[in-house]
Amino acid sequence: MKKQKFQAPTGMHDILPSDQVFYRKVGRIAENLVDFYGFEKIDTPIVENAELFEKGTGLSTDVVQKQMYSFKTKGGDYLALRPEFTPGVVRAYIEHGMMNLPQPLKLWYLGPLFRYERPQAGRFRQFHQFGVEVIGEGNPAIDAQVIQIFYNLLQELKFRHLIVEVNSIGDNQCRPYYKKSISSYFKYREQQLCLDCKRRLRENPLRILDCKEEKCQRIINQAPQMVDYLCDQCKTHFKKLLEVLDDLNLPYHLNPLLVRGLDYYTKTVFEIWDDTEGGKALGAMVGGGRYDSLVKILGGKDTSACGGAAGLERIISELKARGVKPLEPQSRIFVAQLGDLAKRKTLGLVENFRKEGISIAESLGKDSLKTQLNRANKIGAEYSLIIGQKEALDGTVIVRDMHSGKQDIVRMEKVAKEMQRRLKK
RNA sequence: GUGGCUAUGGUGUAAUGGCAGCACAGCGCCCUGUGGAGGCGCUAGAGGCAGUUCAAAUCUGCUUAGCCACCCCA
Repeated sequence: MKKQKFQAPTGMHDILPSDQVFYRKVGRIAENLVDFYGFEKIDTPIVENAELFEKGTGLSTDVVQKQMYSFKTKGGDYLALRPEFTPGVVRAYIEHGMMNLPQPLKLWYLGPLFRYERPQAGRFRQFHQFGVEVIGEGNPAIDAQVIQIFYNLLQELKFRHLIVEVNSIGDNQCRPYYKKSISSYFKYREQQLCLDCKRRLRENPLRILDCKEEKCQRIINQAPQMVDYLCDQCKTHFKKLLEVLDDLNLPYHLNPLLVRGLDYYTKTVFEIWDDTEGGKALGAMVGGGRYDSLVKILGGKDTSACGGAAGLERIISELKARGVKPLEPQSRIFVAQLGDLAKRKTLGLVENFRKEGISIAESLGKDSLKTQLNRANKIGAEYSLIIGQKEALDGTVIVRDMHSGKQDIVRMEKVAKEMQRRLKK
């Protein structure tokens, strides 16, 4: 009888210590940015009422129809693992009466999401997003700031081939006209479309626009464009957004074919991706847009809002492809001990260092000095403190410079201060 | 949901039906209180289930998982 081997579920991964450094690096930069721009953090449950996404994200979207982990609880509640953040954040906004706080409300989040789909490059069943939502403000300057935040994030991560694509997909006033127009345009040419697009024509004609098939491309290029159908309000909004982006010197590309897969987007939509071989295959690292009707759809007042989210796994996979290796936080000092008395003294010494704010590594389980110094060497410590039987009795410590091999004897109570002095040099 | 490729110690790999080998990592020793080199040793492996065969890591089937692509998306 062979022992059963457990493994992580399909498309879900352990994030091992060697990968944590990447998540922490991205997370740290993201956190500094949102702090600067005055965003406040929100955490929402990983599980929500499934109807929240059916109504919010949209019943017709693939994310809800095909990719949502939904289930009934013992009590009969119909719940779902969140496939995206926005509906949960908006739910919290409404539930806690945040419309009574000074508007707009600027919120950010970072956490896991779940989508049931076949895993491949940059796509997992459990993945992580960092995102922001600005609720209660319709000014296009907000859209620009949201884009700017993600652009800055990727800039600080040293991405140098970023493509920011923006488009406007109109609102409930003007989009229906455009939809109608484009439907009849494609219907007239249905025979020339690929199989998928024939299906899209019935389900969501807008999605034909980002088909990659060459024969479809030719037809798409001649298709009517949303820009020409925008109502005055949407047109003005879009124009102002582009003006602000120009003022910010934020390089962007107009992509009239950019449409997104979630139902609630209105007006502005954007994506950011890395213009490299692997970056294209991976898809967008960041996506987002304006969703002026979502708050109302979910039972709140008519409220404008705008947001975006970055996929951590995609960003990290790009960082790795470029050979970036964040430095792991490491101790510059190692303490080695010999014998029981020394071991006891060592524990106290470690505490002294903690109070001085100096990180210190030890290897209390090991006995041979050789092994311990070996370890000190492996972790790249600059100094080793050695406490043996003799030193423990004398109340002293041997300070060994790991580069020169030079050793000094220092009083135990003074060693923390002494090391602080040496590390500053 | 559909298709292609893949599966050997912890990691990376070798062996074209005939003794599963190497490197790295880990642990120990050479060296009882002084690291980086070296030597020696130890630990640890065929995703799973069937089949073909005297003999299977190797061939076949199924299954599972991973990767990649489609769909869709971060």
